[in-house]
Amino acid sequence: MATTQDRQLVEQWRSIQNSYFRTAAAIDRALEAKFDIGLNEFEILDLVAESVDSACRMKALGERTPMTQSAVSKVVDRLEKAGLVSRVTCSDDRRSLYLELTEAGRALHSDAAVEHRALLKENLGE
Amino acid sequence: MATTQDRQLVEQWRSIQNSYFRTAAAIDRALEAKFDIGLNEFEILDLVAESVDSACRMKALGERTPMTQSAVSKVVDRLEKAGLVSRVTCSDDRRSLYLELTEAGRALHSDAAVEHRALLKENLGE
DNA sequence: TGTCATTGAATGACGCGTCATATAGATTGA
DNA sequence: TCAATCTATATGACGCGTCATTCAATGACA
Repeated sequence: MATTQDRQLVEQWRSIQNSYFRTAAAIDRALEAKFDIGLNEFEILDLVAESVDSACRMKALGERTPMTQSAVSKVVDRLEKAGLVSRVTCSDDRRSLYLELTEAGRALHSDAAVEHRALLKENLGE
Repeated sequence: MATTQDRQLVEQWRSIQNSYFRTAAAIDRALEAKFDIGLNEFEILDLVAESVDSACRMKALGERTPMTQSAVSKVVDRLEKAGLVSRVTCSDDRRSLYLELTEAGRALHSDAAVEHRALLKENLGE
């Protein structure tokens, strides 16, 4: 039985989907075109950039993002290959790694962030 | 320069992401476990189920979903392979196809829809 | 200290979505 | 009516995320 509430839920859900997909696609294309990195790469860069302490972070990153641990690992692979980030082993727990932005990483991030915020504004803040 | 508005935008965006991912993952797992279809399969099934007219629909479907045309095509492949849907060529335009639920498709949809709505309610309607 | 369980991260196989194309049918206009 | 163009769908190569597993380091407890 399709209740009115059901229909409202489905509507709400589709609206979230559209909002999410449209925005994500827009940002992804723009970042890809201008900076040659995808949305997930940027999001990790953004998280690293906003971390102040140099605590062991790979793990922490996974908690701040809906990405899987293995997804994070692969995104970081790409970022590292692109020379934007480097993995540094933790001295107090040698299983752990923390991430540092390279010069290039910091530079790219600050440019890309402008683009990112602008597109968020455009897509979310109507 | 990270303005307050920027931070708010990023917060809003992360909140949308979480809402979307958490909900999508929950529904996907549940449908996969109980009905052996993924979320996108269900969404197409749902769209087909809610179409009343028998207009040529493959095309129309693509307009109601953030999925790509080719994604829709492949989702329909799987649905068809699973015997839940069948492609029927349009008599008035033989490039077009419309979709029909099979008996199995209709049955599965009505069960799965209950689950789907329940999970939406649980995840969206707090 | 030695064993056993646990934890942080990496890896390979796999599925799915995307992009660029292909194909077949429709439409337009001379 | 015949090209040229456009439109609806399908397909193959490819990239990325996920799952399950692996590996190394740590912790717990006897």
